[in-house]
Amino acid sequence: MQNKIRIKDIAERAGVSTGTVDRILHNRGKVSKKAREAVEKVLSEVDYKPNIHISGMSLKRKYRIIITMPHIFPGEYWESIRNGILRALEEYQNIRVDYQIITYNQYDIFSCRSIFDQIIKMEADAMIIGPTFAAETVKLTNELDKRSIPYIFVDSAIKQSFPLAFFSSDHYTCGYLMSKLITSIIPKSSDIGILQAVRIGNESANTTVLRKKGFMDYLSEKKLDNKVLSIPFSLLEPEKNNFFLSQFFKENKNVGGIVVLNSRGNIIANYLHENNIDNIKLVCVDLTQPNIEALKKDKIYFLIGQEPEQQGFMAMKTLIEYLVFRNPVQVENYVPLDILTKETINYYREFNEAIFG
Amino acid sequence: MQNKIRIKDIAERAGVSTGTVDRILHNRGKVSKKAREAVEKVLSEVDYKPNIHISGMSLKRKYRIIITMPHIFPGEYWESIRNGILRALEEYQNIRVDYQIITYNQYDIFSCRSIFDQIIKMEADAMIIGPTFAAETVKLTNELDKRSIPYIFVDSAIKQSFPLAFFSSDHYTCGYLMSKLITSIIPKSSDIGILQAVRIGNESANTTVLRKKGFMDYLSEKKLDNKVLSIPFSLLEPEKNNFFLSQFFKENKNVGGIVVLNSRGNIIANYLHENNIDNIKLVCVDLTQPNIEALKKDKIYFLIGQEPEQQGFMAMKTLIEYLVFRNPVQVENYVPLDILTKETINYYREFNEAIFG
DNA sequence: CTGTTAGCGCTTTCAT
DNA sequence: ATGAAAGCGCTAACAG
Repeated sequence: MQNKIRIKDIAERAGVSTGTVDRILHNRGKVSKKAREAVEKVLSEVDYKPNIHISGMSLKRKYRIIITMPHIFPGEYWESIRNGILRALEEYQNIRVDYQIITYNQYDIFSCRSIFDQIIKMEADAMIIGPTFAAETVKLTNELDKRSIPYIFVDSAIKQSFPLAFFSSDHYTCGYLMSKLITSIIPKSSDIGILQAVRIGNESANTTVLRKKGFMDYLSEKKLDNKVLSIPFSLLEPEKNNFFLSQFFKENKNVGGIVVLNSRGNIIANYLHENNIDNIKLVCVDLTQPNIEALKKDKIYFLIGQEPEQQGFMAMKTLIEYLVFRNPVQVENYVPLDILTKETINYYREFNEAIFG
Repeated sequence: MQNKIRIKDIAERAGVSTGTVDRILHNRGKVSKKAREAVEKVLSEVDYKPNIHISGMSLKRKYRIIITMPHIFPGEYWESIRNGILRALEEYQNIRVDYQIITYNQYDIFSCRSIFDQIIKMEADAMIIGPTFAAETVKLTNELDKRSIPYIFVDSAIKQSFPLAFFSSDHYTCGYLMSKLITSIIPKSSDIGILQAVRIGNESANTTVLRKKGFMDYLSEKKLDNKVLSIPFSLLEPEKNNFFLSQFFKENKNVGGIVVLNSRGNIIANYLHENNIDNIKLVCVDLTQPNIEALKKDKIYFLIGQEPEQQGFMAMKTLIEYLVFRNPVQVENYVPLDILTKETINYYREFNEAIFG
């Protein structure tokens, strides 16, 4: 409980004025070698922690931050990310930031391309990017690199980019975990169905590819010989899915569990429910409203969450602190993988935002 | 992105000075009915949110907060609670609070009694209490109630007290969940061992009693007829446990899983490991260092966390905001029940404190 | 290059 | 009872 050390204290000990200390702390303006050395000596002796809220209050400068991510739908994944971003903005209300959220169609590579082309032309001090398509994203970030505009990824990182940081879950481990969970709760000899979506432009999302690899690796590492069956499924023509599914279940009678590697687990859950199939366990990902409903009604057994709210919050918080203080930033940041069940979902943080926000 | 509304704005619109607005907002000092009505009218029209960091900066008053909880050991549950409390203090560094942490022996009712007797005599503006024994706690809180000193519980709430708020997990649901998990991963016909500690003064901890009830209720609700076997176990004479356990396993050959309702799961985990028993699955609670080690080494299958860090953080944060603003406070606050496995433990928030703190 | 000063939004003191 | 003004720690603008 020692006394907080202030800029004024440092100035006194170094025999300079507070203005000079501020200049040195933030590398702004000219300072004599002598003054710099005196202040740096003091700084090395004391543990000075600037108070960002007070800084913000007097900070005149405005930061322009552009945020781009897939279209936001109520109760879905990207809405949580956005909420987290907004919460950080709220918490750092003293810092003046102008932000703009620009979204694209994550199932349509052409939409992404055209939006990113627009963004490239805009002025910004920093960006937050929720990427989907690797090549389009790299094209954007190359330009940002050239212009020295820092950017942070949420949801997943793109390999060939050089972000200031990323906040995402470990998608490979997510798939690996789902494999462990499903095999823990179904009979040893059951088949497992898996489902993966296809996108316009014929490129799979980064994330589901990684999850699938994790899923398969677990099975082979544990020498489990459950048959894995791909379930035909279309996001673009959802009216066909009922037919696909009934076909699938007619042909495969030994399915004990299904793993859905994208966020649309509720579709399978509802199909099973409507057709009174209750001997198939479901492990799904993402706490979307429909998935949560399905979990509560016991149609999904385990639901994996990847803390999108936290991802958004941390991305914006990190960006603000970086912009204001230029502090070094940790690049790789994995959020927890949450395992939810019917019993625990009601206590989950997202519902307690009023409190835990 | 409308402009933030400040006290000065309210003052102008109500035709009074900022001082008067402040007096009304915080019920300090005398204000004429006329001024009060004018200001309250404006307040009802605008959404004014005071900035606690700026308030804190100018706030002269000091708050004395006393924190009492069981003794703190490195890597264990109560250390996390303390860390959360300290993190809140850090985040609200602008608010001047003098705090004192006073701990007792949670396995010894007499220790608790004597510490609480001391605390009763002390001056404080508020308290945070980590309770263990109901009667001793009620005696303390009765006195606090009499003196109008607000207090917040962490870890669990005591029924006959009237706290400002409590932050705990739902221990009943925790037991219920553990029951679901263990029965999901062991053969249908297996027996289940459970373990519960005894304390000096012959009173069980509130928490384990609730967990046990949840555990048993799940079995009967689901009409599961696994035999449940109590495992003899002593926290006071740990040297006897090896003998107790070997005796137990000699007599019970059909045990498929064990549930440990207190935080000492690692003891069973290590026993099983050392004796090369690998056909018994373990579900335990609390992310203590030893439990985490056991989880990582696959000796524990599911480990339940009750976010002690978050409990401590929220307790202190809530208390500070209440003391400064007298805002209404939500009394019942349940933290999430986290389900951790070997795969997810490395991404758990507690290890990322540098980032997620 | 550097010290001084005004001002951010809020609370508190001091006159009135 | 109330307005004016000082001051919290920090940054920015202004003299010199």
